[in-house]
Amino acid sequence: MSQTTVSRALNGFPEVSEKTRQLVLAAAAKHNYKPNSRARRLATGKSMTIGHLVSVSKEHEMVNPIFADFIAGASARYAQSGYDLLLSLVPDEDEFTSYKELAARSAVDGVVVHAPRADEQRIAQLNDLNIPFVVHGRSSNTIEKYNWVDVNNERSFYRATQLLIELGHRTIGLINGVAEMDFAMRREKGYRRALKENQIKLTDDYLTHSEMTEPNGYKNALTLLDLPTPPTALVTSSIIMANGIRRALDERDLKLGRDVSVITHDDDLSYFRDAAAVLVYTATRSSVREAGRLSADLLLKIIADPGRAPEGILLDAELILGSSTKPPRKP
Amino acid sequence: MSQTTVSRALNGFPEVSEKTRQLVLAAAAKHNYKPNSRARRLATGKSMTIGHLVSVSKEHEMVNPIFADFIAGASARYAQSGYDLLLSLVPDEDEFTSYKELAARSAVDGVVVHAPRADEQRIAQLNDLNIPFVVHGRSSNTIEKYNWVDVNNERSFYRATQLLIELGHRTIGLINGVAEMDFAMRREKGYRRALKENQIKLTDDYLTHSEMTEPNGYKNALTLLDLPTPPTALVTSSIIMANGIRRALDERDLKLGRDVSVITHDDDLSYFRDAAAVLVYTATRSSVREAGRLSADLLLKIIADPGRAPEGILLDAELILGSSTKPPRKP
DNA sequence: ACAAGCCTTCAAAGCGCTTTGGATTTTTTT
DNA sequence: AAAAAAATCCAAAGCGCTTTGAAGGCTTGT
Repeated sequence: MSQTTVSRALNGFPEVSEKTRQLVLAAAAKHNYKPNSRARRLATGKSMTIGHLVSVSKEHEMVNPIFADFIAGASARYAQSGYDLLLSLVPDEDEFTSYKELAARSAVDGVVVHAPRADEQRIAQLNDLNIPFVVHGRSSNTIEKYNWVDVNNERSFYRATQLLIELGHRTIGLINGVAEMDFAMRREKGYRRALKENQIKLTDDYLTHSEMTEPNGYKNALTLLDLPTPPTALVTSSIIMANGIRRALDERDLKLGRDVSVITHDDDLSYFRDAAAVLVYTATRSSVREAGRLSADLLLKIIADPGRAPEGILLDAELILGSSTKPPRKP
Repeated sequence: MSQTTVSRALNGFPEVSEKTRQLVLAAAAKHNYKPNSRARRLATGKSMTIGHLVSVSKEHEMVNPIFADFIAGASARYAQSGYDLLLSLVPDEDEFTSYKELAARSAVDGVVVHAPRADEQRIAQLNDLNIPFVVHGRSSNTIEKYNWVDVNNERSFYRATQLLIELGHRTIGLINGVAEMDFAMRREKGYRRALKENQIKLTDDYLTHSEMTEPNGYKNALTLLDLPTPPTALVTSSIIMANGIRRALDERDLKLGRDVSVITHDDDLSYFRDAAAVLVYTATRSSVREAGRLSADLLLKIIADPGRAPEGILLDAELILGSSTKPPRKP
């Protein structure tokens, strides 16, 4: 049987009879034959690979823990369509070089941009390189159109803050992610808007920015609790920081909920999944795994149809009530 | 200038004069030329890709959070040698199929095996497939030789338990990972050995196995604390569980260290890095990122020299003292 | 039974590199 | 200055597929 026939049978072309196709498939299965990826990719001119470049902050060697779950979601989608996932953790200063290199050696058919800053260079760069991409998040100061999947950060933090205010809190702290990050900026915006609408004036002392680690949650919580007028409630950007906050409260003999209310953003990480009957944390929840799935899906669509107009997918985080929010304690 | 010369200049062959090489390199840099990966891989017969197959437990969709840091370490090493990292999160029941498929289409030059069980099928399977691999961890019930990088789990949990006993604890619980996992088994062994050597008899009620999530740490700690004779100390396999344990203690109005001592294994995850002057947790610490680096290094060596005898690299976790361990409270 | 037409199969070219073996140029030796 | 040796360069083959264009086999209509 000729190479052509086999190739056609395997790739589902109509020029081959059903009988022959079955024969070929049976033989392939029997010998565990799969077309060699390398040869196939050269012949088709496609890489069948999506690149995920995750930047690692050089100084702290910090890997954003949400990326594991995000990629789990994306990976599932790629597998469906026969794409491989190329992962590269690059020191943040090498980001652009890495993208350029991937493009030059044409190693990927598209990439996902993680953790965009409010001022994000990569979007313009990728547009220049003419390589399909989806941003997980958005970039406020970018005018060009691009594809993205993001949570409604501003709104959910507005609602979270609003909820605390409705409970009676007037001194509310925000323990946020790194200031340059777009999501952190938007969340701060939502927080400020809620305060403003309720005529609550707070100095920037009630606001911290840092990488979202447990120790930082702890440290920043302590800083806020040590203010002359300590906050009675905290909003935070990550459940991992929330854990640090809880530790700080514990150390101060303060009880979560009773003494200090906390609302956290909850990415629904698989190893922190809050599935108790009564949730531990009141939270703005949005599954980052789902975001991964959607990003992958969008990217594959773009690759299949390059003419497609850029699209943004906005996910709304749900505000779910747990036991970490209560009216402030009467003094 | 001929294709041959360019190729040789770029790949550092000696048949080309230094002058020509510089010329070629300059031109390549100028036009941002990089040999097309696809073509190069077909021509050389190498994939220049390492596969990491991370299994995701179907029921809980759980992604082991340590894998992000492990991969960060490995990725850095691959980048040095021009290898790509192919990541695939596969439902655990599809593990073997996935390996077979990778081998059949010859998509990778080697793989890293994550989270081996005490009874691990994949080792024999990969040996059959004749695909170079390194196991992160070991498999106790496997006789064949293979390459691995592991922490001395038995010894470090022996030491941890020993330390608690020396402090005066006699009722010590173990909050462990999933029972089938090799590391969990070894840790249990170390724990049991320490108890036995000190003539301490405890029922299996003081032992829990589960996926290492924060909620599980919480739940299992409560279970142990509710025993007729609750433990005065706990050993646990993950800092994420330790956080759950802390929450359980908090809920019972018990103070970490003072009321209940805790020793945790600490993978030195970047987002939980305990770098306080006085550590929060007394811990058996071993950087999983370093393990990633070493695994990658070993794998590349195997690929470069297939005749190599299998090697095992055993890392010793350090036992570092924090404030979570104290002598038991006098009743 | 023969031609027309369709379905099925095939041989060969090409994907963009590396690598082989030979040709050409430069350098060294006599 | 000619011959030998060494250093460079080049044309062409090949990596294992997909894809094109042409040939072959089978069915149908007359």
